[in-house]
Amino acid sequence: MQDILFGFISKYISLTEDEKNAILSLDLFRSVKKGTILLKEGQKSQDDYFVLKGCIRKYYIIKGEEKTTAFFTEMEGLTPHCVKNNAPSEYFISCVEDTILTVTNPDMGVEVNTKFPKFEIMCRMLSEELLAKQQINFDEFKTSSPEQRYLNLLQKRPDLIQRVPQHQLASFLGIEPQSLSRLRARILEKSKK
Amino acid sequence: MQDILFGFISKYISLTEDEKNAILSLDLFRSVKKGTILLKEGQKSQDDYFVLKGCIRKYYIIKGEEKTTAFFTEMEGLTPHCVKNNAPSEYFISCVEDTILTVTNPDMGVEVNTKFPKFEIMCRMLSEELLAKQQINFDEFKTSSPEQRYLNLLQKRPDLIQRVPQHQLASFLGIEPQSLSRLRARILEKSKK
DNA sequence: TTTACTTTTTAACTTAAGTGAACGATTTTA
DNA sequence: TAAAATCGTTCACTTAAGTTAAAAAGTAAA
Repeated sequence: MQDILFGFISKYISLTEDEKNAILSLDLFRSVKKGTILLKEGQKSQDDYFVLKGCIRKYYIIKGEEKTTAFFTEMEGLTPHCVKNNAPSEYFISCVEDTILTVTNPDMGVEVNTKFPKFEIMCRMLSEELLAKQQINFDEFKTSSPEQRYLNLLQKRPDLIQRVPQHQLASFLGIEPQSLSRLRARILEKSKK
Repeated sequence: MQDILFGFISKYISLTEDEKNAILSLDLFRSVKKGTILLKEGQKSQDDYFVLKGCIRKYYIIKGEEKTTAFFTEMEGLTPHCVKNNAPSEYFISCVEDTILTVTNPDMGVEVNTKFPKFEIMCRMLSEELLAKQQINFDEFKTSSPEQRYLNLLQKRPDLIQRVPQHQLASFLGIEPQSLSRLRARILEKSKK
């Protein structure tokens, strides 16, 4: 499981054995059951999550309805916004599947960053990379219809469609569950002809 | 004009006179006429833009139609994705108004960063902050209707609605220009009653 | 000032998404 | 295992957005 983490890190910086051990000594790994809520609305948290295996989702509750806006699967990380400004969270984070993840907080960060400045560099690379990806995603979302967005997801993250309940996928695509169901039927109908 | 830049930077790090002079010596400032295209689709560029005064927009041309996905006004910066991977740009960047901006590229960056490592820190703070904002924006976009998105924009960036042509705003809101016009009429009608 | 061009609005029509309700099917849990 | 809750689909209906076209308003250029 550690290999997954180090494999990921090695895409950005190279680590010595000492550095690897320093990371392991922080005891970051957590195993979490499906359905567990990691963060609740209104809660203040300093924790960052990085998924090694499984899937977590971010959702809001708006007028009593769950609105899922993001999923994080293997090798994806999530920095809740509340970490930055210490404000109460506006959303929930829960596990879609049994999940293994790392949990880090800024205190650990300071410790590691002063020992190993490379981490600072990796963090910058990571957030720049994520920002760029996020922007492209947003642009694609804005410039396409719900049906196109679904077909696009089918191309880019076919696994998500398998492992995530459809009503959660719906709000991720910006529509209601009934519309997703109808839209899927429509696509199936087209492909028959 | 320099004051705007230094005022912005001072929110993240503090600069000595020497450091300020080093920045000024790089000759970053550009004055650009309305309508000027800074970046074209297919073009490879290493330049980052930071708007000091005015407004620039990012747009795609999809099936012959302009699709505007972002605006950048005072104190906002844009790192074209193509900078990161040196791939040709998928989109255009042009000036909505006469604009004063700084243009930087990684070569300059290296020079400044080695002299003043603080910059590295500021860049990280910036991209983390932007990433967080971007995520909230995206979440709001997904969880609201075109009409709500317009009303939301009216609250958060009323200036944009004044200074930007409506047909550009429309795709920014993820809809067609006719729909925006109709939607505005609908809102006006409601407010009368 | 007339002309050409662009932008916004309006209209009629089509298509798709939102809404509320009902139906099995499945899963959860008591 | 029975009852309750959840989930996906379907239907009928409403509302809004896409599309195509044209008119009106505004802007810039000759």
